[in-house]
This record gives sequence, C-alpha cells and structure tokens, in this order.
Amino acid sequence: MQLIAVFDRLLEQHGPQHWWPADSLFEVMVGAILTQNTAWSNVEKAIANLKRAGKLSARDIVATPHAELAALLTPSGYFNIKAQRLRQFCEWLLENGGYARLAQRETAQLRRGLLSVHGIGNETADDMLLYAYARPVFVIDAYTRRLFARLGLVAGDEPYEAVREFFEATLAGESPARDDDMTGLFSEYHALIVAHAKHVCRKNPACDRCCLRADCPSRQQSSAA
DNA sequence: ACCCAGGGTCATA
DNA sequence: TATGACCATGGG
Repeated sequence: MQLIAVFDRLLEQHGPQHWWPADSLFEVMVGAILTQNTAWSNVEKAIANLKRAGKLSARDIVATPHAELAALLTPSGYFNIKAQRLRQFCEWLLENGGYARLAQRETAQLRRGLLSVHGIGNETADDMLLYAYARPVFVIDAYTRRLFARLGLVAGDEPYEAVREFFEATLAGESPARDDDMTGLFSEYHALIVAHAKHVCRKNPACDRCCLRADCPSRQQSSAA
C-alpha cells in the first residue's frame, strides 16, 4: 500500500485533526518541548498554568526562577528537566532575534539551530519546523515507526533521518497533485497517525491492518462529524 | 499495582 | 552504533 493511500484511509476514518492545538506559534513550541514522552492531557495542564501565571512568552519565562517555573510545569512530568529545557530554548530564541528573525532561515539551517539547543532532539525540532515554522517536514515519532512497521513499509528501528527522508521523498513521488502544499499534507498526516494510535489499535497490532480496510468494524464510531 | 505517554541526554561497551 | 538508566506526572 502506498503512503498516500494510508493517509487517505486515516483521513476518511478519523477526519481532519486541526493540528497543532495551540493559541499561538510560541505555544506550539512550548508544547513541543513539554510533550516529550508525556500524555498531551498533562501538557495542557502545564500550559494552562503558564497562561494563568502570565508566563507564555520567552521574556517572561527566562525571567522566572527555576523553582517557580518547575512548579508551573509539574503536571507535565519531568518538571525539573523541562523547566531547564524551556528556559534554554527561550534564551536561544531571544539570542537569535526571536521567531520572526528565525523564520527567515532556510529549513536545514533552522533545524541545526533548533538541534543546537540542549533538550531539543529530532522530533521536537521537527514538530517546531512543521507546526510553528510551516516547513514541509515529516515528523517521525514512536507511533509512526510502530504503525508503518506493522504495515511492513519500514523496519522500525532505522535512524531518525532515514525514516524522515523516506516519508518525505516517497510522498513527494506519490502525490504530485498535492506537492504545492506538502506542509499541509505532512501536518495532517502526523496528526492523523497520533489520532489513530489513540484508537483501539494500541493494544491490538492486527487492528492497524484491519483499520486501513474499507470494512473496518470500528469505522462508524471513529469517523468524524 | 502496573503500564505507558505526541523524547532526550548521558554513561558505558 | 547501540543498549540501559534516568527524568516524573496522571490516566487507563
């Protein structure tokens, strides 16, 4: 099965996902750090804490003492590490002229900059590139590896960049009709993979194959309005 | 009580 | 290059 065919099935079953859930581009970047190995429901609580405290900007975060920032991040887990990562990211953002200035960089250069921040790895950087900087980058997470390994399209344990390049190159070849908006395609695709992972397939490996067929029994209950 | 979540870093071999 | 330990809360 082609990658674009999998996308079409996922979209049909789960509907448009409206990602990334956030009120601002800065909030997207904060969420990308806070959601590292963490359920999104917990991240929402931490972001709500930041908003309530008036700390949802780089300037306000760098001005906040570590203990206070960590306390606000408590619900998202790893609060000491994430407070440090969030601060260092905000410092980097301010040192480099802020979002608008960084958005002028070419994608590869911007990625290198993001990866130079301690605590920002491949997936977090690509989340930001795709959802905050609108770059045509395919985000590879554990769900993506698991789903497409089950479909037999990847081994699952390849290096991050190898999997990302496989998705980007393959989709570019398969969907020339959409290649004026690969950012839109990649945004929706990654969101759909996450939505699919939260489905019944999580504890039933065979369901990943089942759900991609037209007669999947779970189709009615999961289809979007 | 156990498992895992929209990862990343570090030490070790 | 490739494992394993560590970080920590909250929901199923």
